Amino acid sequence: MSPAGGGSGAAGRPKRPTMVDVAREAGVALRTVSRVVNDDPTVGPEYVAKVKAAIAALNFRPDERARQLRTGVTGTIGAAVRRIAEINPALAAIEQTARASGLTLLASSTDFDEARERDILLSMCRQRLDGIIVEPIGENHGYLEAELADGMPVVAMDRPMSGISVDCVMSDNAAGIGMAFHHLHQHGHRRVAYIGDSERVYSGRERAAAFRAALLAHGLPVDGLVHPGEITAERVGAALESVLSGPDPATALITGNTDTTLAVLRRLGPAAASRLGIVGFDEVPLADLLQPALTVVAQDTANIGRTAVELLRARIADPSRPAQRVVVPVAMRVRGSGEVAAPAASAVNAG
Amino acid sequence: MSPAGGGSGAAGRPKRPTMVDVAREAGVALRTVSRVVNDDPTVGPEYVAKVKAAIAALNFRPDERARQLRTGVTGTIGAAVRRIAEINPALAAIEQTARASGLTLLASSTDFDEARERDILLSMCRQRLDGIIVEPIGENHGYLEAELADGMPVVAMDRPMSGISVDCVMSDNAAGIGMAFHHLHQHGHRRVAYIGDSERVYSGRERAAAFRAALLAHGLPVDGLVHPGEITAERVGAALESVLSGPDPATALITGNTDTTLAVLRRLGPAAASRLGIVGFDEVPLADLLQPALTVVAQDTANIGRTAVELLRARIADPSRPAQRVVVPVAMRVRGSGEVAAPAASAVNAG
DNA sequence: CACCTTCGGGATAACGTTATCGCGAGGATA
DNA sequence: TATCCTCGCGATAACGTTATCCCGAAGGTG
Repeated sequence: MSPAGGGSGAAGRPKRPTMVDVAREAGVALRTVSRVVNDDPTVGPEYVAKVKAAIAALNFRPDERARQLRTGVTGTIGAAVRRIAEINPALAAIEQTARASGLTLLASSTDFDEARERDILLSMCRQRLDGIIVEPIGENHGYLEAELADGMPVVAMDRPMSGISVDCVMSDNAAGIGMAFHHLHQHGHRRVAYIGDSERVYSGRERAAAFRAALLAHGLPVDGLVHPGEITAERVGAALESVLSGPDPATALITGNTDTTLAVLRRLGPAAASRLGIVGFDEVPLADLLQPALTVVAQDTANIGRTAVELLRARIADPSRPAQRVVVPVAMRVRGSGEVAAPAASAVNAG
Repeated sequence: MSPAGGGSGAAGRPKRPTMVDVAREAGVALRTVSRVVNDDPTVGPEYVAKVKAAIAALNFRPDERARQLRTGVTGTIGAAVRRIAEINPALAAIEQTARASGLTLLASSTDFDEARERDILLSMCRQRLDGIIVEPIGENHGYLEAELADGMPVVAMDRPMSGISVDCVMSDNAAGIGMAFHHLHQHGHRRVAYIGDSERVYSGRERAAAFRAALLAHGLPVDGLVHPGEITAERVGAALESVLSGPDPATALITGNTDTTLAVLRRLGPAAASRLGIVGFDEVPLADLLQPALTVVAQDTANIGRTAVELLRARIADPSRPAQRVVVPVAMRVRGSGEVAAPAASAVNAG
């Protein structure tokens, strides 16, 4: 049995030097080492030199965990998003803004799974992160109540959280759907259909509702044109079938999110797609390379991510401030697919 | 001055209960609380009940940081990749594999920036993560030597690290380029050009070299067909110009990575692109929706990510094992763009 | 009945930092 | 020259856990 960390054998980590070792090596007090490490200006130059020499000699690097335990802050914020490792400009903006603020980012994928979301959020709380940004998935976040009461800062992104009151930043879904509809209407379309996410999801609910409102506002019938639901090839295919067949088929589509847009494009194929007016809600990768290039309502994702971090920082600074909701405007990106004119018959029909 | 954490005022965090508080509440010793929290079976049922009641009453949740400091392990591995928040199946696989192993993942973007990479890696070392996976960017990682000596496990992904000896998992670049070339050659192409990443980058070097080797192996001239360099619209455009003009223009292209592929497609436009044989190295999002759909040499990114975690876990378990290099096979994904036949003249020319 | 083992629980010392004191030396002031 | 600061450093107590002892009460055995 070697006393401590002999290099040989199995799991013998070499045992790193600590501030105590540095202090002994430098012949100063432990506290002085700490001061030097933290650039405390009240240390005499000769002491600084001695300590720095000892640090270099022993190859000492401070243990961030101990510092965090002692000071109470981790300098780290968590982000629980649906998927890291997929295009997510909001997450990119979060990372960048966090870095600019001197914060480390701990990002995890909830994978659209409510149980995973819960695990991740509670794990982040156990780690005493300085704050958490979450794209909520579940429909009940009451389990966070105790953490909120203990002062854990939480900000919701993309949709509000249910059961608890936290800051929230999200896109102007209603305005976006309205813009998309108006755009297609201007190009002569009177039969416009909506296919999107399930109304069990908050944003799906908002967007479907906004679409119905747009139809009503233009004095158009709603019959069979609104298709929220699961985003599977089958469901989307069935919705397309329903919408494009019959005596008065739709001449244009609004797709409620990226996955729906892609499912629709894959199902239609290039030829059919090019004959319809199509506006997607949310950006699609390579939208410019498709034929026709895809017109979308783009969310200001960078703004959303940045705002999320700022809301979080504000709450960290003042945990008692009232919860706030920020709505971020959206913008049309006109690329071609939304400007396909309605067939004359249909346009005349309702003109 | 409130004594400690009064709820009113500015930064007054409510002060969470600790194990000591739970012990007092339950009327047991601190150690017993710890045992209950860690499901130690040697605790009598009535004590378990008392402690659990106290935990519930005080709403106690253990501080993971303190546990980490005491036990020495963080249960967290770091991943320094080029971009989180962009499509990265390897990172997705890392996250999934890590989770399956009970490890938390801390992912950060190096953003192709050597200085940032260094900051991130050293920060991860300061946090005493259990291990680090890195897609190396810089050309000199000597600054990690001390950490490696102190037993910090590191695994390189996609390319080896320079200056230090660590485990590495990467794609079979040479075979992939060979396959791409062979594929185009089979479809009659004798003038095949390569446009790819700079040879300052390891993978760029390997792929350009493999392409030259393929030309030589087929007895074809190399003159002006190999274009490694920065991936900018200008540079790629110039390379295309050079390759497609002149008396004997290329009839097919191999693009050395995703960004190059996209730059080439954007520059060519759909009409010109559809007349060339094109095989991309590495997958492209929505490759199936392009026209023609894009044929690529796909890396087995899921395998790479999984292997990276496994190598890391093996090294954590046995820090003294010799460094290992794993090469992962690649595969053609035939979709159309690579099967455009060479124009008759050119095919006959060299037949 | 004495003794040895086992079992369940409690004091207490770590883990590696930072924060709170206090103290001695030096210069400024009366 | 005595006194009062100020400055610079050191001893020591936290931070919230887990790990190492140790000890008292059972229970079994000679």
